[in-house]
Amino acid sequence: MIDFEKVIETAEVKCKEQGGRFTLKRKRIFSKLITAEKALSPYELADSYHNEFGTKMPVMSIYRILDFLEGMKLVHKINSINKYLACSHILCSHQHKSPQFLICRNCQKCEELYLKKPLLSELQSEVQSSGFQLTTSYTEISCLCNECSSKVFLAK
Amino acid sequence: MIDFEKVIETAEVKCKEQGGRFTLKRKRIFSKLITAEKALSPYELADSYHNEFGTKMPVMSIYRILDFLEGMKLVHKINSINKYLACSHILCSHQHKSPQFLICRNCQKCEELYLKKPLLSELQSEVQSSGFQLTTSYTEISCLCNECSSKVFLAK
DNA sequence: TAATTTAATGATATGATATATCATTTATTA
DNA sequence: TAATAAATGATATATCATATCATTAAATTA
Repeated sequence: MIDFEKVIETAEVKCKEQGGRFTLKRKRIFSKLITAEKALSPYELADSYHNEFGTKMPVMSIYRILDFLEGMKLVHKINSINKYLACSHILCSHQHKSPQFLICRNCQKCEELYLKKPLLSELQSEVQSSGFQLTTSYTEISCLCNECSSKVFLAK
Repeated sequence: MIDFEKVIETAEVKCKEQGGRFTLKRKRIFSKLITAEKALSPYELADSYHNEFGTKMPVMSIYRILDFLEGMKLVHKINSINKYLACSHILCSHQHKSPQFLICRNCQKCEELYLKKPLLSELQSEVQSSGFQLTTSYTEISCLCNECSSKVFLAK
């Protein structure tokens, strides 16, 4: 259970610190991402916005707002599905260098996690021996959540 | 250095075994993917095809051919960039359950690798404790190749 | 406070990507 | 060779994303 009010408050402070405005529309989009248990696309957010507030929000604006929120380190873009997820560590104080994401390929529920140091180091050395650098990167792991897995979902 | 002839030959056998035809067009697309050092999009393949053979190939056909090749386990789709990569283990005999991919987010060079059993198991248990299943999944790791990394590339 | 400047959002156009459907061609097999 | 199935072509359309300019709202400062 997250402290919704606290998260919003913290988000506003974070924006101000970085010289960004936490406008009503940005707050609304961000709130949707917080309460959603999964990642949402700009178009899904536009529909949701229209349903909840009656007024239509141009998808272009959503894209911009998401870019802004990403810049403020409040949301993550999940590249493998082109959707956006609220950062689940907003209330934490520690730095987030290389987040990992678990994405259910059936229902697209997402989880942000941080691998323990030794495991991550091992992974890094493995990657480096293939001629790549894991630094500053982030990892997306496509898998199945337990719920979908128990439904004996037949992945394509 | 890969044995091009041998790969093509093996691919043809693999298709026949699974009741698929390794037509000229499929062979050409597959060859392009083998010789390319990186993942290619259907549209990139269409352009390349046109350049090399003079005749235009409808993108729809490319999509179908890629689907076919994917079904024959000859190519992988890299979801995070919506491109296709020739399987680098065609000449191997072992089964490929959970491949991992390294994708340079600058030049999109790809590498297919297989994590050592202990590392993979550790990763799996970590994933499971977050309520997800890693089985039958595959992992895409967005990072930088050494070349791009050395150019002090400033990722967006 | 009014004028100026900057940031945020709206509106429109366009490009890139992907899928669905039906027609045509090619290959297989009876 | 005729019938059947598979592969490919052609067209339309849906989805996703970016670029550009206009408009509105907020912040700054004279």
